[in-house]
Amino acid sequence: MLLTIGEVAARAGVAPSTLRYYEREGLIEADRSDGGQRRYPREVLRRIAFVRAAQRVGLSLDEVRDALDSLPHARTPTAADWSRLSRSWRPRLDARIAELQRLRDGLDACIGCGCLSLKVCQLSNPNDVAAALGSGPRWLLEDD
Amino acid sequence: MLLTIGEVAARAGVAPSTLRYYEREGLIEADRSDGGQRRYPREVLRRIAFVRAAQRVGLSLDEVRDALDSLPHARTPTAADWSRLSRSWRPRLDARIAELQRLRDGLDACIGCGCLSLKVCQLSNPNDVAAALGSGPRWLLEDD
DNA sequence: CTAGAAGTTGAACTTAACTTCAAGTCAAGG
DNA sequence: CCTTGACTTGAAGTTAAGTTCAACTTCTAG
Repeated sequence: MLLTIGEVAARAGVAPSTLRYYEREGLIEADRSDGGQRRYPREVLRRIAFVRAAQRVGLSLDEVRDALDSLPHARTPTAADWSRLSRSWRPRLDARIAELQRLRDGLDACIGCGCLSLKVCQLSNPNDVAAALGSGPRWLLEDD
Repeated sequence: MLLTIGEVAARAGVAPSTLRYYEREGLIEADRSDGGQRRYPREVLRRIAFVRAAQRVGLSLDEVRDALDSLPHARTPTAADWSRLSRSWRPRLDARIAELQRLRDGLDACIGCGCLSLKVCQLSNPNDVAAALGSGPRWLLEDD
């Protein structure tokens, strides 16, 4: 019925020390056995899955804690609850993907023309600042 | 002709302390004035741009140093040199973009059906392990 | 020539996300 | 009952990528 820390660790693919750390950080909770050892309900696996997924999206554990805190405290979270949380990742995910794609496209252009302009190249221009500059395809070299 | 640390910092968009740190780490070098202050040739700007771009791709400074060490020591690096280095990022960039897209797609599916399966959902399945399992569209809930 | 801004150094501090350690306790199979 | 593997705690250590500090020096505009 309840899982030991080792079982949860194995199933979730994290180290036991990580689970203790997550507990200290308020991300998960655990019941205790008579002898004082942690005993986890299965639900904790979903919580941990959420944490790891959120990390891959780029959230810090602080942000994850805030998100988890917004789950209903009284009842077991429903599908809709989890869905609401992960929906909020969407913009970040989109933004991050777009940034990397810009970087990749700039990289393609740079490889094509052999330049690396500090002003124009996507490689040195995170935020499209160069878009306004009427970039020619002279990208990887010649700054100034 | 040569730039002070403050000028380089302003142009490159990093703190002076960062430039000193990069120097300690062997990423950049500086000449010195008669009084011992750092004086940078313009080329350092491209090097720094490369470092920042590489970081956005996800490389550690250790990896960046290795890459920079592979530049010709004797002559000023050419466009082709820089192009070669940044070309090597391409696979990582592709992989990272693909991962985030998988995550986003899984997220869409999860939002659609309201599930979060540990076995099937992209959110908890970084590496497509679930692909073999004939995933129905029941993703965000019900593990086991 | 001089004031004040900018630069120098080494050492220590910071943050996130964990891991490791030591010394001791619990749980379960034989 | 006993052994052995798993678990407990608090404290300290780790890594990356910087930042901050104090005490001091150099540069430059007037």
